[in-house]
Amino acid sequence: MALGVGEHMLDSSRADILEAAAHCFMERGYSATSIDDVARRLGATKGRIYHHYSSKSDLFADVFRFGMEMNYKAIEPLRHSREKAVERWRKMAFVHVVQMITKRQFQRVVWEGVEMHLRGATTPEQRTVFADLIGSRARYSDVFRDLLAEARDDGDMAFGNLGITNQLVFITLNSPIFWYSPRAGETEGYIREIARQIVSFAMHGLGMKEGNP
Amino acid sequence: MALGVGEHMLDSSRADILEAAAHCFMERGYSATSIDDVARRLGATKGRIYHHYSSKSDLFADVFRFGMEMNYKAIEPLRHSREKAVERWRKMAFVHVVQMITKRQFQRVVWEGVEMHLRGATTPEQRTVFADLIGSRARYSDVFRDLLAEARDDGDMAFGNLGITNQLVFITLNSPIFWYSPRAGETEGYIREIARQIVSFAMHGLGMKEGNP
DNA sequence: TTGACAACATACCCGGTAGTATGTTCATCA
DNA sequence: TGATGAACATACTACCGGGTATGTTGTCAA
Repeated sequence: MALGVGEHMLDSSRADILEAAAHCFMERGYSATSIDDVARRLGATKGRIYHHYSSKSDLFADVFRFGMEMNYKAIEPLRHSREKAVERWRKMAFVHVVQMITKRQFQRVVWEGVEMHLRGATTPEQRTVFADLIGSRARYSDVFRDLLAEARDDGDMAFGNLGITNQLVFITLNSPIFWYSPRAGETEGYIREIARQIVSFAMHGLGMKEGNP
Repeated sequence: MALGVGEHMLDSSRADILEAAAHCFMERGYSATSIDDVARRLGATKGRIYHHYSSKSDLFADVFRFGMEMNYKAIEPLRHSREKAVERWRKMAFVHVVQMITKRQFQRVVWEGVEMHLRGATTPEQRTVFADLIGSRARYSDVFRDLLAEARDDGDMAFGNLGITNQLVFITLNSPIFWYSPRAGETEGYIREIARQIVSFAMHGLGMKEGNP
């Protein structure tokens, strides 16, 4: 009955709660979402949620954590490839965008979590819990940033300020969480085609030398 | 005592409320911001706000409207220039980005307003009020999109799907509302330099033929 | 078979917040 | 000058939503 996910176990009931919570948070945002909303979507009551989570922010944090776990897993096989930096970046960016589209609920929560932290809209207790998650997210971002730097050193990219550029690129890659709306009968190929266009836009913005094969 | 702004008059008391509301909404988001928060920032009480606005969503809508008014004013002088589309786009994009940085409070509200509409997180009454604003924002976006199409026809740009591309570009140009943080002693030149980098990134993403002079 | 505990549901409390109803003050104009 | 209304402040209500305290049911181990 227990499914291994990452380092901690995640029973199926918790997984259902996470999925429902992610959807609610995506549709209404953190503060506009009530615990009862999440419970209603589950066809359950508050009791179920508070049996697994001690607070609303705790639930939110776990959705955040789960979303980041997905991201790390998605890029992990590509991180230590022996290809050139520019090529590693391209492939990682691609799977990242696919993640943004296919796991939209969780990625929206990650986004809002970062926002909440930037705005300081967290209580002192929350900040310690959030610190780990924000750190995880920052390191994830750094993986991409470091590759950008390496690719520029290789002469495969040309851009101005590294920090600003990474922000621009990351927003571009993340943007589907805002404007993508799932079509009935969308194929995997359709999604990959959109991802390809996004990555292509980003790579041109990064001043790459070569087009898409 | 009345300052003409656009088509309707805006007395200074209302302007102060708008400014305070924009800051609060930027820092905490719509639903996490209480009317008392806005009043507190004004050094006043609810009474003052409810004297001018009939509801919280009404206040929010007016901040939205004011933000869009600023945007239209900023690009107006450039819209009907006789330059080529690519050049008009570049200049309009530049002033747009400067707006995003210098009027960050209001632009965040515009963003959240669009978000709320996309998520359908509005009551039926609100939707009619919002409809105008969303329409205004859509037409604003179309101004840029049409220029992209024209520039592509001119052979000055090269990109894939027009709709997706415009989304990517617009997110890129808007992105400072998320990551820009005002520095003590920031100069106008500093801001313009950042805007230049953003526009440069976007133009490369759009497959332009020529670099920045 | 029973008792102990996990996994919920039910019922309740209470603080915060949108909105309202009612003062209070000051300027303007007949 | 006094009456009227704009521009607020004060005081209050009603409700929603986070959190808790307690009840109920099924399961499993001894």
